[in-house]
Amino acid sequence: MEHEKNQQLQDFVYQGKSYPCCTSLTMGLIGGKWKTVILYHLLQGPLRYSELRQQMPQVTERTLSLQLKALEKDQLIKRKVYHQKPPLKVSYSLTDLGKTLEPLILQLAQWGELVMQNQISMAQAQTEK
Amino acid sequence: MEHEKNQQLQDFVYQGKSYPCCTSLTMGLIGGKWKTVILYHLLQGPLRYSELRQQMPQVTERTLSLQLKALEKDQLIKRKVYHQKPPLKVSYSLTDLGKTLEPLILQLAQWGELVMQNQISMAQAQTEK
DNA sequence: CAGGATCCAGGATGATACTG
DNA sequence: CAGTATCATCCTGGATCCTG
Repeated sequence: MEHEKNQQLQDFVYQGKSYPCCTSLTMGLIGGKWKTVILYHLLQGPLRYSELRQQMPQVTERTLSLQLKALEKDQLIKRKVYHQKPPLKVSYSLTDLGKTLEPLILQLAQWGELVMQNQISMAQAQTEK
Repeated sequence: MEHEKNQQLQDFVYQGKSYPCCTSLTMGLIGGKWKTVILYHLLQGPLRYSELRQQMPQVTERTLSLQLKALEKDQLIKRKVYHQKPPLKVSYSLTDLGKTLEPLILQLAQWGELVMQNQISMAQAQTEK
């Protein structure tokens, strides 16, 4: 007799979390409402906290802060503090691992644009099988 | 070719929802814990409700049902009912739009596998600046 | 077989005020 | 400037039972 029947499937584990599928693992790291947006902006290069806020005015300070910490913990971005006299300066940039996400992020962006462009024409061309 | 630094805070709207970035739009459609897993399995071909459950034993009936409806509403999958005498048969498959997600889903899967493979070697090679 | 109906816990996100 | 602390809310997803 086996004890637990639900955990015997192949789980993908990373950073202490387990995922039911390799796509879930990826989504666990870049999923959520803001992470891909942050990564998308960081593709251009390092940005400061305030610069990120300017580019994403809808996000709150708290949420941005939390998402940045999560991304940093997962080693997708790195946080650099410039120890000059105040005002404080902190910049965020992609890690090497984070840079490997570039094609993925770009494809996410492209697909979003594709859907935007096609949603009207698709309504007309509506092919049903 | 330079693009505007001052990107307007234009929202991306699809299916009545608005997103702050084109990547958000994509994530809004395939984000969450289960949608990419469902799509990943449907890449092989149509599957019945019970077959999906077998391939994703960790998901509950309710959640699978909700996610399938969301994907259907966003026109990424289609639901086909076979009107035979009971037992009822329903199959889910990708729409044409859903099929355009194939490269993206595969890339999500590949990146997840990459991270799994590299997480040990990265712990050693840990380059810090 | 393929879900719908409920109830519910926890996480994700937001608003606002405050700090080193 | 770059966050934290606190409180409130919303939403996702889980457990369980029920039905056409």
